[in-house]
Amino acid sequence: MLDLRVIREDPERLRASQRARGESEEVVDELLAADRSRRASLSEFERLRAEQKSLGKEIPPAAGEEKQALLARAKELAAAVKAAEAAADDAQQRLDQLAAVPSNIVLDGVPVGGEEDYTVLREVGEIPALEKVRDHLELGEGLGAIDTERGAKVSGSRFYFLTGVGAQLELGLLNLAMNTAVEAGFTPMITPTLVRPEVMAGTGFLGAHADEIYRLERDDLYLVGTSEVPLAGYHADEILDLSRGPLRYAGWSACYRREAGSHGKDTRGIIRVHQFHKVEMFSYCREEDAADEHERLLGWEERMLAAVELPYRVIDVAAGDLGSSAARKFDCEAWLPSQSRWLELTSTSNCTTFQARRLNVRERTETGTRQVATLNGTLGTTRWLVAILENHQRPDGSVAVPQALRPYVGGRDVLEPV
RNA sequence: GGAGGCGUCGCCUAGUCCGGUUUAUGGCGCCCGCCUGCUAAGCGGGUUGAGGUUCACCCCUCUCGCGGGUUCAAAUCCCGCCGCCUCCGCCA
Repeated sequence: MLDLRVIREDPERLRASQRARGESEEVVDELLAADRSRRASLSEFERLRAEQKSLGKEIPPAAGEEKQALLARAKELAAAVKAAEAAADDAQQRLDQLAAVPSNIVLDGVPVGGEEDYTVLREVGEIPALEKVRDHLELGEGLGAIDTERGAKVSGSRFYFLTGVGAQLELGLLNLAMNTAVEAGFTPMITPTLVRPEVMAGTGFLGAHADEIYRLERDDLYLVGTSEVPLAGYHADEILDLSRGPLRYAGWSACYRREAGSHGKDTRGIIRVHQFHKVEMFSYCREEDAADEHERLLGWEERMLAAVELPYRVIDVAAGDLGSSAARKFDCEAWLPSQSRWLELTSTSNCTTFQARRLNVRERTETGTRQVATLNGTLGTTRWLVAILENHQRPDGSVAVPQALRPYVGGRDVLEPV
């Protein structure tokens, strides 16, 4: 949701943003009209209501015919107030519906265009020179680390078991991510993975990407695709104290995605799956600090990528490829040797005040309260195992273990096929 | 799942039976000022949030867990829901 006052004062900003994303500009004028109509009907209701209240005060002391006359007038007025209130509620509701339509206003500097129009900010690390490349599934099966056949038997396609060193590697990676976050001052959190509709809607995931989300109809709950969702809801309807800096949380959770519309894409292995684990950074900060905080989140992501010794690049995602909540997004993509392409491992979004406005998360300032900014970023996921296995593979099908992960696999520096 | 209790402006709390001088009481905390060698105490004032209107001040409306209803009028009466607590039952 956007700040109507900003739109009222500077509608061109939203128009420009909608153009950059390739979305509708008409909604801006519709919004302005709905806002005007809401304010008009609200004023009318308030005027009548004030009259009703002052008339109501004259009734108790009155008596006889005078009282009867007052009561008759009050009764008429009550009907008018009721009608005016209904009209004002309708106008408010129309405005709320419209206000939920536009995506967040993109920040200056975000590349214009669609999925292919990203800007590469930098490439870090050496792409390994491999003679014979095995993909992560072949390597994982060799090590006794990944079992997708039995995953499919038990739960269907895009499910898997992590077994033996595979399970250890995942736990190790996520622990390393958690430890990295805690050292950086984040509060570690283990979150609910089922959330109420308001929270899911508040994070902006029920718009264009609603198909991606599992819903438990009997209980009216949604399975989260990331702990960003419960962490954004954590402070809903609260007024925060950000005077001592951002509130930073590191969420550990299972994540569920339907992967609707990705049939036939990344069907092999565990690149694109219905369920995985993730450690997610989430930050509540002042709006003016959000851009700097975004850089910091990116910095911690890159620290993790360096710790597991992966070659990667950082891209500034184009406006048309941003989620509805994001005003800017940086992805880190690791090299995927088996496909000679880049694979997204992290994604950090600056949602400015968009989510906070929907979820009603504010901070206290000298003059009152205002919406905070929220940001999120990935510190580790199951998918990272794909890049780790492939980039650290050796000709015999064994896999070297990055130093930072060795404590989690019994101190071994190499995982051998079983 | 069953029974009972509770939900008031940061925290505690009065008001709810019996609707209207309630602009929701008082205390704690916090903020401003006065007083004072300093601090504490004392004294005075302020202190929910949102919206409308306005250059601004003022003013107005909503807000007593949430949503309906009754009424000229609802914190107060009625209905539904949510949350918390206690007990019972069931179950990892």
